[in-house]
Amino acid sequence: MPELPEVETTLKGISKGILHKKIRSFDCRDKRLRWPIPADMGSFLKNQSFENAYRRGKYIILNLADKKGSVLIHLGMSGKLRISKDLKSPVKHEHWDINFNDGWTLRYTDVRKFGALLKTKKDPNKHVLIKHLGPEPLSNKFNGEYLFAKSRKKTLPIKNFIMDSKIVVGVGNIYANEALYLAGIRPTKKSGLISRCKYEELSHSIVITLKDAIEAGGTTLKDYTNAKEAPGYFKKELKVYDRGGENCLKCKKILKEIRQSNRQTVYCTNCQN
DNA sequence: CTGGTGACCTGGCTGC
DNA sequence: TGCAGCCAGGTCACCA
Repeated sequence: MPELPEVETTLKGISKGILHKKIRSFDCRDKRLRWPIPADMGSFLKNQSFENAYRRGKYIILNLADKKGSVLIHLGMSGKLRISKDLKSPVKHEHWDINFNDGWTLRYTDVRKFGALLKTKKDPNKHVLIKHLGPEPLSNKFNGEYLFAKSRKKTLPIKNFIMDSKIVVGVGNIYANEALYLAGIRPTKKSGLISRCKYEELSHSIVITLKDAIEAGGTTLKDYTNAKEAPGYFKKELKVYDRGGENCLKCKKILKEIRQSNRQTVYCTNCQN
């Protein structure tokens, strides 16, 4: 489900409802996510409050006030967060709640359980899952020159390269397909053989694709919804993803669908070289 | 180090 | 209708 734009949209949706409020309790109904939810998460959170919330890659990081530690949330493939003051009693797949003193609840739902809820007392940016992440694509550390330098002598396909979170965070399968189409680069091309000039185009394409998707509230393919349970509207903007066998919007040729690393790749054999 | 594959988990859809 | 097989927005552990 969630790539950078969906995580960003989720974060915007929950921030106001969770910050600067005393945490009354934590309810865990199933701790078996990607990693087990720590057994002492309840005591870690109780009577604390979240001072600020931000996104790093596809992680949502919530810092407790008075440097009491941080919470890391990852949505995996099917995770959803929502915030409400009148939630119904939890049903299947609604694995945990953080309850605030004012009656609002942050609830996590995740059918496939690839997501995570972790805690740390250290600087969260030094957490083992965070510290090796590459630059944010919407920061000034990310540009064509950076991608060009990182890719020298690499043989892996460009699509795998830009989906590697050590290279750049937040680019998942949908936006990798879209950005490569926009840049006119064939997803199978070896990353080490792409010119500096083409990387300049690609970095712009990634930024534009992500920004447009954030503006549209993310992409809802099947069941992504934001913190208020509304879908994202970027699906109608998708040019190639999920369109294998249909016509290229530029040249009308049939879009080719292949698999790379067991993930769907769609591209135009005419427009992408 | 690098790149490729399997694993985790559940449900929806397709086709026999 | 039943059921096997495949697919899905991620990414880590492990292997050659």
